[in-house]
Amino acid sequence: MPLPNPMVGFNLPGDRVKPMDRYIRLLPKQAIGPPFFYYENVALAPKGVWATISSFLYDIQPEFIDSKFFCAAARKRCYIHNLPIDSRSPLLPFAPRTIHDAFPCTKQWWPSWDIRARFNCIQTCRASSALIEHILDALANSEDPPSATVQKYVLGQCRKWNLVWVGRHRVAPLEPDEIEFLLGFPKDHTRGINSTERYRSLGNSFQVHTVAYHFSVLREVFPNGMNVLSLFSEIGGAEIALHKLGIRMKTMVSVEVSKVNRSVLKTWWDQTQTWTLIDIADVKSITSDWLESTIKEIGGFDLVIGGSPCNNFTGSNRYHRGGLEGEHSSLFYHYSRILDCVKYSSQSVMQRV
DNA sequence: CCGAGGATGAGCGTACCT
DNA sequence: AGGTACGCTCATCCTCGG
Repeated sequence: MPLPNPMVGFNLPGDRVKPMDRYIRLLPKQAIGPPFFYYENVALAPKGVWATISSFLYDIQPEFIDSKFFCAAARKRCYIHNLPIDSRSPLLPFAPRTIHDAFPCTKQWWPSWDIRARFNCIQTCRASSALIEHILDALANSEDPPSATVQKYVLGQCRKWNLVWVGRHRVAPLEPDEIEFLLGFPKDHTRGINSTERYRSLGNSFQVHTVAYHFSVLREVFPNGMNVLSLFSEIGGAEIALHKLGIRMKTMVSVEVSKVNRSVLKTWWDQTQTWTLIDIADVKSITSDWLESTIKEIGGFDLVIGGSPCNNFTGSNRYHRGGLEGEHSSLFYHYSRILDCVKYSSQSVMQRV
């Protein structure tokens, strides 16, 4: 499956298309909802992974898109979904698209030889203080501007760890609240959990503006709100995207293993939402019986969201890059199973009506 | 003081892209 | 040829209850 370059997805905000030329994609018949669904994972998975995932999701053409078109950090992801794509609208206001716009205070310290305009992908680990000190030493012991060798070393580390300039000859890792900002989360969304967990949860999450752009078409389909099944919810990137779009979530069933992440989502939910949040820990515990009875009770799910674990896909994993059969990434099959189940139940409900 | 359990930090290759 | 990647492991440090 070839990766598009540039990785712009089916379309971007501001693409000028004449109504006649609008890209109306043809979905395979069996892919058409209800329910709508939205699956996400890293774009640069091992070869063959996306072809397989697509084959489990009704052979829909995947949408590869880099969030650098929506914020100041790269985030190459692939989305397989059955949402309409011809009347998308971006979340406003736009997020800053360059480092300087996102963090203007760093401009005064930014050396001209650090040519980065955007951050690389936000990951789950942060640079250690020892590395920061080492960079500080390297800069302090060199001329101004530093030699080409020092520049290359420092710039390399800045790229690798997404460092910013916070003083004369001084770099620092992004703070958790700065990452929240880049990814489109409310300020202090993850506050209250320990720092390592904050970095991990944020590094694993959606970029809100990107997801919101895709979800924007749902606003007019469900003016009275929707019932959502959110698998692998993490800290609620998708939920926040829907909320920012002004889409009401009636029943939200959120499935997330991490207790810490569930608490973050619950806290946000209680502060912003009025309807029901049902939180469940394990996707494996979701049975077809439970789904059927829940669907009867609430009248069906309108949207099934899921970004299943990527850790056996990503190149950052030096130990267990086992692809779809990896211990965690194989949970994708539960997304597929649950989606099939929701789809089947929805259709049988419709037939009875 | 002592030990268990959580938090932190340093070091760790490769596949696949341009 | 160069650059990037929603990470993992293990040793060590820290914290807290007893």
